[in-house]
Amino acid sequence: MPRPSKPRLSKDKIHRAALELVDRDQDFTMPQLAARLGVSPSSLYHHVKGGRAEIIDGLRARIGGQTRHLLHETGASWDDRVRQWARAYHAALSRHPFLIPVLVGESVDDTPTLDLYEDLATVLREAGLRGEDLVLGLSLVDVWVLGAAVDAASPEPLWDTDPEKHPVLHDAVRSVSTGRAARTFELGLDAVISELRSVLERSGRP
Amino acid sequence: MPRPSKPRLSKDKIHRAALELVDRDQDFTMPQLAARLGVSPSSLYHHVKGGRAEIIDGLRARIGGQTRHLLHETGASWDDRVRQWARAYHAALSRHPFLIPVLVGESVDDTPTLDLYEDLATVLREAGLRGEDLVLGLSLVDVWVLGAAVDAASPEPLWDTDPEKHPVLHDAVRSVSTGRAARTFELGLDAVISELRSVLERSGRP
DNA sequence: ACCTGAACACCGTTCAAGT
DNA sequence: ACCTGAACACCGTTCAAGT
Repeated sequence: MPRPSKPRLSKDKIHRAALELVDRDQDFTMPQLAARLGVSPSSLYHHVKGGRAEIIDGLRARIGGQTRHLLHETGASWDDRVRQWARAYHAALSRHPFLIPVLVGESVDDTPTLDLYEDLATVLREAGLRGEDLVLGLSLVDVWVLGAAVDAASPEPLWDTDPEKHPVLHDAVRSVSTGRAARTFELGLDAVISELRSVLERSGRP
Repeated sequence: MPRPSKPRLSKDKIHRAALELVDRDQDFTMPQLAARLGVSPSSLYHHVKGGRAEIIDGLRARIGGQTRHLLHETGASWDDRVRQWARAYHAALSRHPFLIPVLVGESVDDTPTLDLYEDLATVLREAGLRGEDLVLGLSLVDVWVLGAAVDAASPEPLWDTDPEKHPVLHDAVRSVSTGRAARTFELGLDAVISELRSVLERSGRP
């Protein structure tokens, strides 16, 4: 087949198809992606020269962009703004839970996600955190949101227990309710906010 | 080459070689593993019939076993015991930081790791947590330890910032010191313990 | 510019054949 | 029982060839 008069592919189409595959299969491969787009695998490289790695970067950027779209900064208190930030990011990640394992372990360098972290850094700075405390605050919120997202993407039950060998754990697993991951996220978010508050107090601000 | 008089391979050798590869390359493949053991890829399947997935399971079990080996339960208070548990698991995971992305997203069913979580469940139960609160407590500690381990495995700097576009974030990144991940872990651990304490108080125990 | 098919160097896994 | 080589169905990526 020759070159079509209108391009069949675009970055946006590629990203959307990749997300659909991740949502369905927990992962995507280049041939699968090409098949879904009715195109040959090599065609993909005309639109995304960095290949698979660049596509993953694009997906991360999409999540970052969606998160910022959810963020309507009101004049609320710093802790409410941190809560909003964490919930928005968590919500955006939760729409594609299987994406998190794919994203994990790579350094962030796309503009939307960096913009997102700039937002958080600004809130924490306005709250009064500086220097190393600011970095620790960022890390604290970041680790919690990403950790909770990985947790949300994990299969339930988390633990495959035998009542004989692990009675206490087994009993706990039995009383798991729907929304466990969501409630864990909220509980930990409370914990993180409290800790930020005590860091602020320690550094001498109310 | 025929069958040797003494087996060249064993589960233990395979696991150790796989860990070495993960430590060096952040991952392992069956051919790489075979080459390192001086053997053909197909040989591996005589010792580990579940293939790559079973090897990964074995690595998780090793970490679980090592963690329990670090745990010498003293008659300390529940919060000290939770701290010990989290630090031991964190330490075991930190010895092989690149292993975490490999482990993530699979349900736990090996005995050593289940034993480990049974330990934690027992401590939390003795502290007074029951039913759903116990599950939330387990999740809280679990998410934090694994999230912090992923964080520790991430490349520094976490964010590739341009001072023009992301001034606050850039400034924060500049003041990152060595041990950032370790200090984040400790700070979050404090937060988790405090939150567990307030859950206990809410449910009516001192 | 955009798509194709062929090619390359990889994967994980199976299996008959050897001892 | 334990190791081998060949084979299968996959990967991601490159590249000359087409329009």
